[in-house]
Amino acid sequence: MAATMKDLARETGLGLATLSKYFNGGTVREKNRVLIEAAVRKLHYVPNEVARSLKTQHSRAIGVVIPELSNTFITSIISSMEDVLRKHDYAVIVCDCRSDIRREKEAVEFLMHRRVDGLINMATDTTGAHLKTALAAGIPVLLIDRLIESLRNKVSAVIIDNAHAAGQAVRKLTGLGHRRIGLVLGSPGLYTTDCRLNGYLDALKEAGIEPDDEYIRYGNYTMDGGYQAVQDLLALKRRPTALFVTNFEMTLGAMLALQRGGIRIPEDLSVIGFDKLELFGEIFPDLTLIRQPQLSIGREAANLMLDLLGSGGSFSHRIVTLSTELTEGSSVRVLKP
Amino acid sequence: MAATMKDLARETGLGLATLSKYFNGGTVREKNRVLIEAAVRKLHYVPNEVARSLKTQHSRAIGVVIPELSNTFITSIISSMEDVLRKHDYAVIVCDCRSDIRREKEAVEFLMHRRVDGLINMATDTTGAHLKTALAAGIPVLLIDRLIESLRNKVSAVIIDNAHAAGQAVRKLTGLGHRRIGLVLGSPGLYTTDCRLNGYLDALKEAGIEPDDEYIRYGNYTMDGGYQAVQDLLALKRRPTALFVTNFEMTLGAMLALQRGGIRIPEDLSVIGFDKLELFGEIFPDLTLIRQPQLSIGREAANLMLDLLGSGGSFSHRIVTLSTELTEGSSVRVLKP
DNA sequence: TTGAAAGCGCTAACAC
DNA sequence: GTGTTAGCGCTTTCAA
Repeated sequence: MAATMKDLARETGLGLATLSKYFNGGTVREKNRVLIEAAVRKLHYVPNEVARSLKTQHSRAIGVVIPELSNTFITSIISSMEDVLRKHDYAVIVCDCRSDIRREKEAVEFLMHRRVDGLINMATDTTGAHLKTALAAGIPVLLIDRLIESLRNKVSAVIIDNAHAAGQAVRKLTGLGHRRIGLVLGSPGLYTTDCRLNGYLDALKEAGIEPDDEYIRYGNYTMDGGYQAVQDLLALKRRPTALFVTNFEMTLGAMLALQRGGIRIPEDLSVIGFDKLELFGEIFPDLTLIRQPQLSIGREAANLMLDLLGSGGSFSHRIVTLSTELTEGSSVRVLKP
Repeated sequence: MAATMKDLARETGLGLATLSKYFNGGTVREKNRVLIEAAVRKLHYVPNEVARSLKTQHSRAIGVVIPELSNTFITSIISSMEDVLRKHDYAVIVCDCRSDIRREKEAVEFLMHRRVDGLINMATDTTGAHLKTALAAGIPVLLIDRLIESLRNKVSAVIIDNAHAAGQAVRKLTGLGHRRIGLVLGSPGLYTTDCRLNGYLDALKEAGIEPDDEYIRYGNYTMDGGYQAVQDLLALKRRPTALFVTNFEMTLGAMLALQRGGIRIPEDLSVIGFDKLELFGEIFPDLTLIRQPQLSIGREAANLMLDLLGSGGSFSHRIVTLSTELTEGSSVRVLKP
């Protein structure tokens, strides 16, 4: 059906090696170049990456396994990652495992069958058991957003300094005199949830504040969860005077709940949200935020992967920790007693 | 490095044909089955899909080209699509073209090099020029969400009845006596935008209402855009008495703007939103909505693709139109003069 | 049921 | 700079 290099060889009278060289950026006599290009057009030749992969033992495909696709934090990472990988001619095969450990393992197996050259994973299984085959095969494995401690020197990772991020926010609030600080976290047990909680607790301790479980809520990283968590916090007899919400979707939900409850910001409550300032531009123009460098996470991950891939199998793993930024807005203020 | 079938053959003393048959579900003598399975475990054999693809001329990969990844409508479609495709052992290669025509074409070329068996596209280029190579190669092409009229009998498609959807909403409102109905659309020129506008206009005409351009706004399908559009509508000297917003993100933005503006729903304004009821569950419990069957779109698309793939090249294209649903809430009411 | 052998489309020695 | 050739790891006739 489709034309092959053999067809080109027949058409041009050249040998396969010449053609191969041409397609791989080698030098070819000018008149042959013209000849080849004419033949390519005439026969609608399209190089066959599958054959190339078999021969070179590189699929030029990267497997990406994520817990879900309907989360803006994840999709913006994937998007920027895919962008740089595709520029380097790597295909990105995305597998959404719906935060299901079994599916996650299946996804890894599936990708290994396809001989992906590398694996990027935002892990659901905190034990890392699902990565065994990939590790055994010797391909570079790169974790994003969530570290798996037991795999520290076997994989690379691109993460943010979660404890520091939470600390930044909470210190900002304690610095303004707040002592009852509500915290809305993701799901219990997740790496980022735990780290952010620790950052919160540390910052409270620094300020000599006894943590109160009532003020620590889990919103599952969803808008609905954030809304609910804030509703609950508002229902407390001793409401918090400040609030820190730890992802974008929950911040949205929280803002809705606060608006709904007629809470004035920052008069009644100081608020620090999370991520995606650009979307808030018009809507909450002055929200104080902790921002993760989402695009950088994707780019870093992609570049790190390309690096590992380029090192010819002799890669040494790296953990890249990106720092977050506190964007000052006007949604926090000094606690008036 | 990795074990091959040859290694298995040596280990078991069997021929390649026997092994191949075993792996492809053929019948093998019981004692050979045991032998093979032992060898597989011993050598950590993993089938090589790349080699299989080269031989069978099927990559078992589907290319998916979308305008952006950070849109919940798109990701929920992809997610359900990927789910069924992977169950059938198809890999999904996602290419985000950022609503850029050039990138879209590049993505198609890229996927053709990888010899994807089929192409699923939420098109940015309304001319369909980017699909030429895929069409020429004879692989099934499936459009989702957006039709390209000039390609009607060359491709399949899974879309929703956009005009009907908008009509449903607007007729609901006119039926309650509303005559000044605000409409928040996506970006001008998009297939869905145009169709929904037509549905709106038709429904107005039916009700004998002269459309007024002031009430027709473009919110770019983003939360921010929806927020801005509603701000503008509220600023009109003759405000609309009802509002129809045509996607999820814009509905969110709209609700924020309305809440912010102190607009009571439905007392001051009747509102019909779009999509994702589940997320609104807690937050806007009673919003009247037009809902697209997002999961079905993904599933239908995947199944239709599998069908086309299974037909051995002799496929006939189909346009599947799914219908939307009007979910009654309490955000609309009879217009009190 | 099983084995031998050819070949999918490409790359990379190697020889010219 | 170019041509010849031998595989990459599988599937699939064809014979046994």
